[in-house]
Amino acid sequence: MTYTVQEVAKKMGLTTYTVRYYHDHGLLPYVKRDENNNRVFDDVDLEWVHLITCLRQTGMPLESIKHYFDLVIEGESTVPERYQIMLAQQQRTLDEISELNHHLETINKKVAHYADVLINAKPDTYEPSNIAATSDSEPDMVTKA
Amino acid sequence: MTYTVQEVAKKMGLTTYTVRYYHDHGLLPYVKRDENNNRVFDDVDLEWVHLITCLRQTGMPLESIKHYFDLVIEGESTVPERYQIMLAQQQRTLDEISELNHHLETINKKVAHYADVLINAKPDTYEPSNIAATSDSEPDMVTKA
DNA sequence: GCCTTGCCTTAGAGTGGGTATAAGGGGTTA
DNA sequence: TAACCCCTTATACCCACTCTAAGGCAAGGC
Repeated sequence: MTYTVQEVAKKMGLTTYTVRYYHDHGLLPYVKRDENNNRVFDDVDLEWVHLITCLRQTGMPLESIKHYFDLVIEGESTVPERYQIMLAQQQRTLDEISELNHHLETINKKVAHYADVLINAKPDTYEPSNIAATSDSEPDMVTKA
Repeated sequence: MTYTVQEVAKKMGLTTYTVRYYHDHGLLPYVKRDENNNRVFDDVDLEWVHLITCLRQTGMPLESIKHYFDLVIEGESTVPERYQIMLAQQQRTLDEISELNHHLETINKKVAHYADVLINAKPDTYEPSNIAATSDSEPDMVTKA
């Protein structure tokens, strides 16, 4: 099974620009060309694209992904370095998730606060007393002198 | 309590470049200047920086953050729109976390695979039989003709 | 036979969000 | 009076896309 740039992009949730960008930057070393010089991808190429997506979205720069791919191509002897790279990536991802969970709490509070303001506001449509009642410690309630 | 650019940067885990960048782009509308034209931040400004960081790291573009801040400044009447913005941001963050967890699984498998290769390789230091034994379906084991 | 459509190509410019450098000013310490 | 450190503005650079321009090739319709 082979695919065009466009099919790969659609399948992997990327733009055609991005797929070509990866190829042009040496991250898809096995992609072939047809008689019209069009890129021809197969299922293995798709797996590489998937791995790029995974590593990119967990914060690895393209240059590091390229380095890792070079190690994979180099063969078995590079497994120790590849192991260290993946361990680091695992930790980075765990950190990122925990940070996002922390930020999510902040956002949850905002949502709850606004929901509260909206419910309390409904009967009286922004009475001064209600405005005063909502002036808690939320940053957006502090409208500075 | 007031702070210099540098103190704010350190306190919030940003660079001075970034703090000035935010200020220059109108995201810190209340920051003052001293007699030498130096930026002077107070605790409320710090809360704004914190909120920028939270929204940025959960994927909101600076322009949208600015829009949200404009709504906050505009006052109580904008609460419905602010509520919608925060709801969207909440959902985006939940999606992002779930995606990261998915990617984490892929990375976990890599780590487990490499750990396995390393443990099996140790007694015999890359014997051909062990190399063959590890040729499972991992993408990086498919080294194409 | 040619024209539209629709995909592909390359080269190069633009964007977002920083990150850094250059060139210079102000104020404290020694 | 010089060293040091922080500040300023303006400008350039970086990554990872993202898009535009200009054009090639092939299939289908008139």
